Amino acid sequence: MPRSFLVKKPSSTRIPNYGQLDTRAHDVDGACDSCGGLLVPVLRPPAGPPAAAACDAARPRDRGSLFARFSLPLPAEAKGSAGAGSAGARGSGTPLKDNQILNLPRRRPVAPEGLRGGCGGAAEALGRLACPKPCRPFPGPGRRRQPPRDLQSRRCFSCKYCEKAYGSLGALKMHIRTHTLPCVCKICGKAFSRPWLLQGHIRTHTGEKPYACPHCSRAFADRSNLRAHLQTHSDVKKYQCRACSKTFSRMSLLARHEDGGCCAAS
DNA sequence: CTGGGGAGGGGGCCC
DNA sequence: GGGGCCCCCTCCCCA
Repeated sequence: MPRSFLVKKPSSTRIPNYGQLDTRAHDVDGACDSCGGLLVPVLRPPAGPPAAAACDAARPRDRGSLFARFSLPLPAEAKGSAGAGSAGARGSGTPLKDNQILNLPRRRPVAPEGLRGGCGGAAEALGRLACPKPCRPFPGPGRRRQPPRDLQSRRCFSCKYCEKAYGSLGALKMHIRTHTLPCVCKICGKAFSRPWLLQGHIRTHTGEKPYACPHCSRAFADRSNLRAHLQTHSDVKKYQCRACSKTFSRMSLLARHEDGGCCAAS
C-alpha cells in the first residue's frame, strides 16, 4: 500500500539529476549529519556483529494492507462523515488522539489515512541498487486517492531505486532517504532514513521512555506504542468485528480474529 | 488463541 | 529545501 497519494504512474516521468539528489550515506563510523552528536556509545555494543543487526532490520515485515483485506473504511472517510474521530464506521469508541493523550494542542490537520504505510521492508540497508522494498499494493479501487489535478498536469520526479514518482523534488529526496538510509546508529550499525527514527532506535539502547501512560505507571519509548497501550485502558476498543461486534485495540488483532474464524461469521 | 509491548516504517505538515 | 515532528500503520514476539 503505497502511502503517498503523490505517487504517479511511470508515464510522463522525468528523471532528475541524481547526482544532485543523492543524500549522504554515512558509514557506521560516521554519524548522520542531521543527528550530530546523538550517537553516544553509552552502552556496549550487542554481542552480535553489526551486520547481524542490519540483516535483522532487513526482515520484510509487510504482509499486505489490512485495510485492503477487510475493506475497512478509511479513518479519514469516517472522520469526514461522522466527525467523530478515527474510530470510523467500525469502531464505536472514541479513540484518543495523540494530542488528547498527551494534552498537546493539535498542530495541524490529520493527513489522509489508509494511504499510509509505505513500501515496507525497511532496511535492506545494504542493498542499494535495486529497490529492496516489497511495495504494498493500493488498497483497491475507490480507495485510491487521486493526485491533485494540478499535480497530474505537472512534471514528476521518479525514484531511481524503485518505481515511485513524486510531484516535487523535495518529496522525492525524502523518499530516496528510505533507500539510502543515511542515519546510522553508532552502537549497532543499524541504518535509518530519518534522524528521528534513529533517535527512537537509540532509546532502545539507552532505555529512555519519555512517554508515560496517564492511567498506569507504564512508560514507553515510542509515542505510537503509548497510543496503542492507551487502547488497552478503554472498555470499547477501536476496531470492531462486523460479525460479532467484538472490539479490539488493534487492527492486527481484529485481523487475527477474523482470520481465525470469527464465531459469529461462521 | 488472544492481548499487548517493542520496534520500525512512511508521507505530510510546519517552521 | 531541510529538519523535526505528527499521525498512523505493520510486523514480530512473548506472556
